[in-house]
Amino acid sequence: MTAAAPPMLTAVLDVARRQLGEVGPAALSLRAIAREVGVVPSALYRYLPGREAILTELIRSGYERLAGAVTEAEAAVPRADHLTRWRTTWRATREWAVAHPHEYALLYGTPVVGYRAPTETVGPATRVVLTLAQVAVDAQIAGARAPASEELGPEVMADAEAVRALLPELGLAVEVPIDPRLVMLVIDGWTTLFGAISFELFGHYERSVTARAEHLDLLARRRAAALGIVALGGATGRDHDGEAQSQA
Amino acid sequence: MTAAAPPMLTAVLDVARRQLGEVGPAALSLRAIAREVGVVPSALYRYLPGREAILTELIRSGYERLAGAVTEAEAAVPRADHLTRWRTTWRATREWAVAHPHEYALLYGTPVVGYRAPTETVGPATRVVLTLAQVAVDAQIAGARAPASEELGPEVMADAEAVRALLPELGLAVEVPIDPRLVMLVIDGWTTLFGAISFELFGHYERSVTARAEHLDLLARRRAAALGIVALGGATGRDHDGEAQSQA
DNA sequence: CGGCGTTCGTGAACAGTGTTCTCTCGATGG
DNA sequence: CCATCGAGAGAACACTGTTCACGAACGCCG
Repeated sequence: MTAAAPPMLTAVLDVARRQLGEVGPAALSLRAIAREVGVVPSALYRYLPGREAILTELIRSGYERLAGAVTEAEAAVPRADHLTRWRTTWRATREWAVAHPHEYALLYGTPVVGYRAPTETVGPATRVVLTLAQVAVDAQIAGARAPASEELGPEVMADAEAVRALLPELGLAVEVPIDPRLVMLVIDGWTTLFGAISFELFGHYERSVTARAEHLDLLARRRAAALGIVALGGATGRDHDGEAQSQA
Repeated sequence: MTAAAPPMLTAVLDVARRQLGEVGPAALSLRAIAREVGVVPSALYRYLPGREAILTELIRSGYERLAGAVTEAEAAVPRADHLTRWRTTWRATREWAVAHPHEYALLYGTPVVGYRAPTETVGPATRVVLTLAQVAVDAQIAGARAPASEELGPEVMADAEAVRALLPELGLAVEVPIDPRLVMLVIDGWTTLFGAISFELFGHYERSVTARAEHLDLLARRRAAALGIVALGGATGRDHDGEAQSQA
């Protein structure tokens, strides 16, 4: 967003991200960053208001790096293969997290900057769930329907309506009315995805789930089934009505 | 586990837990604790090997406090009402987390002690998921069956078998052979529960889910449905889907 | 060319942290 | 009554983030 990033600032942030990957968010030291850049600590205050600003910037760019890796993987899947797009999104998210555990922890672990996400990080933060939503909407356009009928409570329904109204301005391609249940099922999947990755990286699966990739794919297929997202070509999934959707 | 806890040690830990609730895990200061106890910092090293030991002990007791609140709430529900037991476990877990956000963050946020759970904390950490498992097993004994048939991959199947073999020694009352799918569905629910709470407390629901309690109950009912846990007496609750399961 | 002003980086300082070490009390046991 | 030993004090070390005064180098403009 800055007109032209000063080379010093980019050098600082590059070093900061490297050190973040080694020591983790809590141990990230402004003085250590300054040392590696080859400058005295106070010099950094020409470019940054403080340590928190470094973390905030790492959070913002972290969301974008994650979203970049995920959308790149998802974009490589044929558009009509909604189940593979869905599962690929899950798999790519986990693979990025496993490859960058400290960066993931900075994004989805305990908040470090004032226990409130800075406003400049909310935009990039939504891109993964938007990818999930796009797949779900595309599948719905292609004829997918959530198999189970469930009723949403009034407050949850209001949330779903509010989110639905927000979707177009977030860049979601919508050509069909969106069921509020669809919104809540996508949020369900989003929650499950990051819940499972956090459990894996934070050690809670240590004595139970060891086949992490396969397990996450199991969860992905379950949430896909709830959305009515079935395998391409019809009857591979467990779905009852064998109506295969048309595709380009 | 200590024979008799020295009064000084308990005083330190009490103060530490209080300060944890105010400033959070990252800002928990050994010197501040010593100040409030009325002693010089180095005096604490008579009783503790260092700051990490305080955090480890707070983690251990935190798991027990959470499990205590949850099992107390769950124990107040009639044994045969499996759905209410299940939903109550979810609700009580969230309510404890919301009431003690910093303590929750210490347990389920970014690991602070060496990125590996100390072995003395794994016991208490399993009690919530064991409660969920007990409800699921009781429901299965009463006739509940998971509606959807899904195939588990070989590695996930091996995990499920290993966990199943571990259950009896963890104190789970099992009188019936346990389906490996049941194991993985309980882990699914466990993951969803803490994923949703972490998302709420860590700010990721900020612009989407505002009806937190109702939303968590929606997730609880979805995971219960996957386990075949239905409302007592059939058609009670908002579930009007016909075919009630038989129950003792 | 000469001075000016702005920018950038330095270095010292302050308050705070976790941890280690030495020392001195004071109570307790023989 | 004296010796022992543990509890706590206090100083010190190596860090941390942050602030501030200073000085040197640079481009700009008359």
